[in-house]
Amino acid sequence: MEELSATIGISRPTLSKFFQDAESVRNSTRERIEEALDTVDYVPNFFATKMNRQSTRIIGVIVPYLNDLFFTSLIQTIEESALEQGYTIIIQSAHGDPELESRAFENLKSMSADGVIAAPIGQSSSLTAINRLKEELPVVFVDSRFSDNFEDVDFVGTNNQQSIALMVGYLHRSGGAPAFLGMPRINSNSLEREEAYLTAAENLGFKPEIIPVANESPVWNFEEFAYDTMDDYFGRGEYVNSTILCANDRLAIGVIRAANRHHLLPQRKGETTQFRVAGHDDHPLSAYVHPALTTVSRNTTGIGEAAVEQIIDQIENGKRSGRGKVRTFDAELRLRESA
Amino acid sequence: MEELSATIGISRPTLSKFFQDAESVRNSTRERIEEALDTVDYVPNFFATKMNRQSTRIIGVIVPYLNDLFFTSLIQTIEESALEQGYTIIIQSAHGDPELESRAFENLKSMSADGVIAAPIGQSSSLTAINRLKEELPVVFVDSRFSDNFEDVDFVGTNNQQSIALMVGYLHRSGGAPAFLGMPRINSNSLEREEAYLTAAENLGFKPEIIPVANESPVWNFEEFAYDTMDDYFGRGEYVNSTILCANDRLAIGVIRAANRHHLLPQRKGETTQFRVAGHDDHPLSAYVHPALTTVSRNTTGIGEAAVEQIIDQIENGKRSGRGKVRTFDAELRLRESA
DNA sequence: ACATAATCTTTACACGTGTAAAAACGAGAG
DNA sequence: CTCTCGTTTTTACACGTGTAAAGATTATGT
Repeated sequence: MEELSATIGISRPTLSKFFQDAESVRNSTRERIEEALDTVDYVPNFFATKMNRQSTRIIGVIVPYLNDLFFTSLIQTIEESALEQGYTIIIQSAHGDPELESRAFENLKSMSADGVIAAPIGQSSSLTAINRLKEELPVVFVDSRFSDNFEDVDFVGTNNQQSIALMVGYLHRSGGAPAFLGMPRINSNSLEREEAYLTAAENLGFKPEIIPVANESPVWNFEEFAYDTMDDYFGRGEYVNSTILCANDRLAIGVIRAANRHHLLPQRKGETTQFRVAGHDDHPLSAYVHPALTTVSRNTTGIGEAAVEQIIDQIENGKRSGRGKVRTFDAELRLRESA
Repeated sequence: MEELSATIGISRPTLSKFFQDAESVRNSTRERIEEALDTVDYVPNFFATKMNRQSTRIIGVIVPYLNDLFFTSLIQTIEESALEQGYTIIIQSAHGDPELESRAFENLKSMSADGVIAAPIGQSSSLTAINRLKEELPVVFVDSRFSDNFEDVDFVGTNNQQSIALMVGYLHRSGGAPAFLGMPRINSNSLEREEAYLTAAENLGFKPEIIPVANESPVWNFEEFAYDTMDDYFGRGEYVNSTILCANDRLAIGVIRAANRHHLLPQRKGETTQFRVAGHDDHPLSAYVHPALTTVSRNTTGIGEAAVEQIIDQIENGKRSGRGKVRTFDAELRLRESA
């Protein structure tokens, strides 16, 4: 930068000002700088610029897993919104490991990120790390949150009560009350959706039926888990005439696979069967399985944008004390073929 | 760090040494430091550590899109390998936009990354940016590469000749010569696989048939593209008795959807139809569509690890001049139900 | 206890940029 | 032409850590 300013014939501080806000220098000067930049291809050192600054304009994004299209779409909208506001995002994946999640938090702290948007894994092992972090910098939970202990942290996610009630209502009036297939205890959504299902059953006056699953250690391969579980049941003739509501689409895709193997689903036009499946999330591929999955779509865009909004609000206006702000987004029915 | 060293009662340089290599300080000293770290929760500033260093031990990873499970699995293995070797990775997604891809390269340069592993979009607009970058720091292309101009850059990817020949061979001997559905011109794989198909057809002595597609601007929504294309053909009674080999699984998933809509696929056990589909890549969900997709599995793990190996080799041993090293990995048949 | 090697301390400078304060400069108004 | 105000330059210090050199201290082997 020293050299560059010399060759242009201006001072380094002026050039520095230019890079922070091109409008802040005189027109004639700006033109000279831009002209020079065409020839030399110089970019300010990222680290050096963040060094001596109160704000790095970096937002950390932590997801439990990258191999899930929901998280990747979320990241995408987060990145777009953040970019618009002049923030850079740093993506950290925990690879499903609470240990790595803690490290991700440490990393972001060491980069003096202005704030962190995190979709927590939700296991106690990383709880202390998050607890420490949230005291030092703004944190917003997205998609899922810890059930307790974190009521002072902002949260943005899906209105599971609404989305599940919507789906249960539809299933109930269109063909029969659904049973519920949950996911292995991984995060708060799992629990919330189960509870929402129970509430909906009570409101509609049917007897809820939660499908018992092996309570294994958390499994991120939802499709396989659901396939194995239901293949087992179907093989014993159980649930073969049921309507099954799954806690998410990836489970539903596994269930459909198992159901196809046992010929429980309508195979040709006009044919109907009693067995039905519904999902939750509107996974990008759920329209492409056969039969196409009936599900509810979460407002990924809304969630991502709101998360950015919240974190920037905290960054720029300081963190309010007391209870965190909770914003949930309603889901919409996507009626397709499976139910 | 100054304060911390003072409270521990050692000098700052010693503490600095500890953080770079805990083994490099005396045992007794190390214990004192570790003891102190339990209480104060200090992490060295990431930027400051990278500032005055010849090597940042950062590897940049650029992907065209995050919303694709192939890229996310690739990132995952890359991150794991890199971590093992003590490198940090910075993920940059181009969101399918050559403009953003160029910016990603600039970002990584400004972070003085030691090297970059890139899955290029492959459009000319970002060509100049890459050309500039590759002169300044080590670059390895992964998954796809530019057809020309970049023969001096290392490449790690799939052996498309082998994988396509393998699949075409199987399809040819098991039921009939396949037609080929390519993807909208997006990267080199598209072209290479088409060529491999033509070669295989010649070797086996059948007349190749490439399904004409609307040559739209690049489309990343492969499923939709394939569905629309084939739904159209099937509606007109074309290709309804064919075997279709798709350039990737996501296309195949779209084709299966269209085929199901037109009842071209075996619906129940024992039933057979002439129509068959095969894919390429072994997408995580390809075992869950119905019928389960016959495909070839790319060695994602091998590719990711090799890419890291190559970039680290360049970083540590300097870049060799002349032609870049090309490493391709063979694929394996995954016979399922669709063909 | 001695020599020697390993480790540590001290001191000083470096990395590339942001930023504050004061002085110098430029353009436009009267 | 002079005054004024906005812009730029100069100068100096700051950010938090790496690192080199020289000297002081501590461990290791005999």
